[in-house]
Amino acid sequence: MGNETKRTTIYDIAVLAQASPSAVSAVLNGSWQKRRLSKSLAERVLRIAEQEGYAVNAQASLLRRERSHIIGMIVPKYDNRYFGHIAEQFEAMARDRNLFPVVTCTQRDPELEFEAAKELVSYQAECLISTGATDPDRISAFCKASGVQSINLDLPGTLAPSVISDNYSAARDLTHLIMDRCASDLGWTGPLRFVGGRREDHNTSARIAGFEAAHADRGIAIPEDHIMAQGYSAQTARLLLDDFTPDGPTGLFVNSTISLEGVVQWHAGLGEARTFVRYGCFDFDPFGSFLPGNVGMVEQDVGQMLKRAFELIGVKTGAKEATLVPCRLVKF
Amino acid sequence: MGNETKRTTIYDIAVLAQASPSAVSAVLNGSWQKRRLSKSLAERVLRIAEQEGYAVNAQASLLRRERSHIIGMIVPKYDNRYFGHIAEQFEAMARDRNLFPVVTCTQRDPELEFEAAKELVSYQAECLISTGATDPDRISAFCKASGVQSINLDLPGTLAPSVISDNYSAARDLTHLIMDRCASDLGWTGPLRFVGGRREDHNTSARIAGFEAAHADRGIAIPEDHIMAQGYSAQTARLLLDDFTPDGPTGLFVNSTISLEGVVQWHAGLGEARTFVRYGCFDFDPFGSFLPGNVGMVEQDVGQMLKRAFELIGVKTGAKEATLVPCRLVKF
DNA sequence: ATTCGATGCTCAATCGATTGAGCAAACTTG
DNA sequence: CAAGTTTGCTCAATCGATTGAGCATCGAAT
Repeated sequence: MGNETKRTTIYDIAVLAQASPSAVSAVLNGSWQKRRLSKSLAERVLRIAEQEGYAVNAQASLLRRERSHIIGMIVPKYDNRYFGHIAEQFEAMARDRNLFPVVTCTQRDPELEFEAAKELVSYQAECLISTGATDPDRISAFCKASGVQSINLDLPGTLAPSVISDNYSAARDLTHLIMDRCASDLGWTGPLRFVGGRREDHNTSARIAGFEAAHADRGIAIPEDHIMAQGYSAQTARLLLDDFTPDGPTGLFVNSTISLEGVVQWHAGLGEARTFVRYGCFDFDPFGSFLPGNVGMVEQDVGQMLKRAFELIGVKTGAKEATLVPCRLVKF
Repeated sequence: MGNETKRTTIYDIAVLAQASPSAVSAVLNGSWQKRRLSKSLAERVLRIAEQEGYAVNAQASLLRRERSHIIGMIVPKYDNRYFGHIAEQFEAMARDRNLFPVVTCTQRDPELEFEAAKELVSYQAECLISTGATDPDRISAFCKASGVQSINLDLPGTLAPSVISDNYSAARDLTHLIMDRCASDLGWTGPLRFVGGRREDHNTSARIAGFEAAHADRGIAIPEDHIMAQGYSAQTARLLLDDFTPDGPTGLFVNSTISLEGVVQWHAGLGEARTFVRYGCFDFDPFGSFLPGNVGMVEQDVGQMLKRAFELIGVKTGAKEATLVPCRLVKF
C-alpha cells in the first residue's frame, strides 16, 4: 500500500509552525481557546495543517480519549429495502447525535455475526445494535463482559432490551384486509395460506399467531397444510406453491418481499385462475401496489424503531422486555 | 455510557497469568510461536482472556502496527438495490481478502461525502473507494495528500482510476430493445422519451448518448422535449409526465428504478391508453418483470465492477482512465 | 516596588498493544 | 566441562494525540 508519503502528524506541524505538539493538538481539536492559545498561533497552525493535508490519527486520538463516540450496528443484509433503510437511517441519526456510526453486514451467518460484534467492540464502540441477529444473546453476553451496551433491533433477545415491530397486530390486520378483499372482490370466505419465513423465527411465529387470530375472529379453521413456513427464499415460496393450482378463489398471506418474488412468479404463471387470487405481504416495496392481486402491504416503522433504540442508548435499564412498535398497513 | 467495568487489557491478563504483557500480547495476536513462547503459557493466557471477555483494543493495536487492513467505501444510499448490493458485496469481498471493510452512507450530500472520506482516512484506511460520488476528485486529492489510495466506482473522476458501467452501450441496447418491442407489439416506430436523471451527471449523459445513438442507427430524429432529465426522484418523473397523455403508441427509456416508480404511477393512471405504452429501465428490480408495459431492464454487473476495483487495490497505476464494465440486458 | 491574576505557551505522563533486543536457564556438542 | 545453541521469557521504546500541571512574561493594583 502507498507508503511513499508518511502521514503528517502533529509533530511535523509543530516543527513547521514553531510550536509545541501540545499546542498543535489543541488547535486541531478545537480546544485552543480553553487552553488560552493565541488566535495568531491557531491560524498559523490551521493554515499549515491545511497545506500539509493533515488528518488526525483517529487511533491515537481515541486511544487517549475516554469516549470513542463510536456506535456499531450489525445488519443481516443491505440489498433489501427494510434493512437498507435501517442502516441508512441509523447512520443519519447517529451523525445527528454526534456519534460515529459503523455498520457491518453479516449475511445471516451466525459466526460472522459474532465475529463482527467482537470487531466492533474492539473498535471501542460504546454501544452495539444487533439487527435481526440469529443469536442476539450470544452477542449481548459478550458485550456485557466487555462493558459495552447492546440493544436488539427487529428480533428480540433476553439479555438486552429489544425494539421490534408489533408483528402480531400487523399480521392480524393484514390477514383481515386480505380476507375482506377476498370477500368483496371474489365473494369468497375461507382460510388463507401463509407463505414464507420460518416457524422457529420469533417474527414469523408472531405473525402466524396474528394470522391465526384473525381466522379465529371469523370462526374460520385453518387446515394444517395452509401454513407454509419452510424458508424465506423466492425459490422456496415458488416450489411450495408449484403443487398448488387453485380451483377457485384463494387468498395468500406472504411473509416477506423475498417470498413475494416467488409468489408473484407463481401467480404470473397461473393463466386465467390468476384473477381469483388475492394476497398481501408483510413487508413493503414501492412496486408492490402495481402487482396484480396484491391488496396491501405492511410497512414496518423504521423511523420509530430507531428512535426508540436511540432513546435506549446510554440509559441503564434493568428492563429486558421488548418494545413493540406498531406497523403501518398500506392498502391498495 | 457504561463505565462500570473497565475493559480488560493485556496488563490485567498479565497479572492474572503471571506473565509479562509482551507475552500476553504475543499469545493473543497469534505470534507466540514465532516468539518461542511455550504452549502451556499460551493456553493459560487464552483461557484467562476468554474468562475475562478480553477484546483487543483495536485503536492501540493499529496505532503501533504499520498496516491497518482497513478499507473504506462511501456510498450515496443503501435503500436501493444497486448500492445495497455494492455495499454488501464489497464487505464480503473485503473480508475474503482479510481486510476490514468500513462502509458509510453519504446521502448524496457533497459535504457529507467529503467529511466521511476524511473520517475514513483518519481511521487509517489503506484505500478508499468512492462510489457514486458527486465530487470524486476532491476526495482523491485529499487522499493523495494523505498518501491513501483512492478508487472511483460507478462515477468516474480524473485523479484516480475509475471503474464504471458501460452506460453508453447498455443504453443503446436497451433503447433498441424498447424500439423493437414498440414495433412488434404496437406496430409503432418513433422517437422514445428519456425520463429521469440529470443531464450533467456523467452516467446520465452517457446513457443519453447511447439513447441518441440507437435513434441515429434507425434514422429517427429526437425532438428536444423528449429528453426529460431534470432529476432522479419518483416525484419529478411523475410531474414531468403528468403533462403528457399519449394519443397513440409511445415508448419510454426510464433512467433508474427511482424514476421508474414515478413512471409506473403515471402509467397506472392512464386508463385504456396504458396498453399502448412500452418502456424499459436502466437499473434492475426483481419486481420489474411484473410491471405491465416493462419490456426489459439493464442490470449493472456489480460483481465484475468490484472485482476490477479490488484488482486495483495496492497497485500503483499511473493510469487514471475509467474501466468500462459491460451490463446485462434483461429482456421480459 | 511588590503582589496578583491573566495570558500564552510547553512538559511529560498517558492510553494499550507491538516488537527489536536482550538475558538467563536448559540443553547439545565435541 | 567449556563453548555454543536453543528455549522461554521480559524490557523498554514506540506509535500519535491528549491533558493536567507548571513556567515565564506582562500589565494592573496596592
